[in-house]
Amino acid sequence: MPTVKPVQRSAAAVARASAARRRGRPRLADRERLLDAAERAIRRGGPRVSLERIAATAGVTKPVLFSHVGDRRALVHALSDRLLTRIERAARAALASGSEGRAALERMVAAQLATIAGDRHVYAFVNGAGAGDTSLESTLAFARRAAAPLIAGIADARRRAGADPSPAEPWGFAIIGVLHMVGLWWLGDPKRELDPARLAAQLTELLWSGLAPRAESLEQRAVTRLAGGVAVVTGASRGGETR
Amino acid sequence: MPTVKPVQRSAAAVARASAARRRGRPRLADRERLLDAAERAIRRGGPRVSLERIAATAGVTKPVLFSHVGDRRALVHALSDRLLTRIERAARAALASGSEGRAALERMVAAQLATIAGDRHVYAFVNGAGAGDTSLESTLAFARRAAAPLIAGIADARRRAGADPSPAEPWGFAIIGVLHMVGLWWLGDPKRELDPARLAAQLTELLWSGLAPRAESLEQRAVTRLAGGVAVVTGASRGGETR
DNA sequence: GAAAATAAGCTACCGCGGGTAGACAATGGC
DNA sequence: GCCATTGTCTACCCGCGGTAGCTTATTTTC
Repeated sequence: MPTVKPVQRSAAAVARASAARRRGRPRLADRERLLDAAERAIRRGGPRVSLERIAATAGVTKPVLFSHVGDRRALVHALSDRLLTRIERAARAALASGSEGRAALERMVAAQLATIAGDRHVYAFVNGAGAGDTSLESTLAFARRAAAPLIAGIADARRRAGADPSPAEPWGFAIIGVLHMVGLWWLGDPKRELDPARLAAQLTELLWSGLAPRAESLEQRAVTRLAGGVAVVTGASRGGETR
Repeated sequence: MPTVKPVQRSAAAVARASAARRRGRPRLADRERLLDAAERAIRRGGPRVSLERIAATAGVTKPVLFSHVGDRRALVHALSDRLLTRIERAARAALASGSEGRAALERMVAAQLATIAGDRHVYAFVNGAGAGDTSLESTLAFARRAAAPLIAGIADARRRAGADPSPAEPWGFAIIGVLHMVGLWWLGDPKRELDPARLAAQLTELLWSGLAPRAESLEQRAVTRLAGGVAVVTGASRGGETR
């Protein structure tokens, strides 16, 4: 029996390919080009395109895709990277025109939502629809990277304000969760073309001011308010059919 | 060669023998029983168990599972239903001891987190890891049903308070998004055994009071605070590796 | 009481997609 | 020009979701 098992080939091949790419014929199989093609294929065919189709869109075959990009996980990771860069760029652009407090938050939220909506299929691909068996892990990995700067910023700000910085981490994930879920819902119903600016304003209101009533004199009203929500929560959860 | 059965028979057949041999009645394979078994299998084998294993755990075979429960989508839907019921029950129990305003929110959040943590695998199964090609749709479907009562409650409360009820829908999804993502993060790192009560308190703080500074005299500090976050956001998004 | 009718279940199979191995072509070195 | 190296393609494997048709056990009817 073949005890000779030259494994590690994939890893080795990948490393070698990237190194020796310019040795043989540089072909159009550049990694960036493959990723471009992958995005095109995903935009065209939805987040569930097969790797074969992605490769075909790039004009190559599956093994080439594998040797240059790697696993499907690796593809998800790479596209995550690009999408995060794009989101970050959009956020930076939205904030370029000077910002303060709440307005800055709103611009950022709007920018992220717009980016998600613009790349909805890529976003879906990166967040698990393309990952198959590891969808939640993909979502979490993406969230980790998206939340990292938020966490750092919040912790820093709280430290400077003399507050306990420990909520920073859950808060960062919470904010990403808001964007994630609302984005999902927003672009889930195609007919619902809610104004992005309006949506951003609403989310900002929640994130900035919370559910609490605005003035402390309204404390009594607050109780009523939450009590209403709670009553419904504890009521029937059997909502309408989604199909 | 005679028709020898190269089997996984031993597992399936034995299980079947114990369960189905006394099927005096064909109704033995009750739907609820199959769903119970599915949950057991998921808890045992993670959210990515195959249908074959689920069926084996139930002591039946795939076609039986199909005929009684239906598609994998249908299975996800059915388990969603059960999990939502459980979450709702936990929330109700947590609120049974009288509640007001912020405290009620905190109890609810804690209850939901606890339920998610307790059924982490089932939660993951229902939220896409088990759905394969339609993971985000599963997540959205679950969120729709989880958010429905929140949305109704918030809209009602806002209407009674004379406020615009239109943010209710995005807010409901936002809250579910917070629970979803933070829950994912929380139980994603097994070693991070952050105190659930503490986590719930932190999330409640965010949801109730928002990111805004507490007193208006701190407005200047607020600017600084968000500016810090923004600076990091617009900085490098290349966080640490997740692997 | 026996045998047909019937209903449930099981084995065996299909299609499809991710991932890989080994043959094949093209390029650079000698 | 020939060989080694390297990148690429064809053909395949495997596992899983989903289904078809035979088998078996229960029920019904004379």
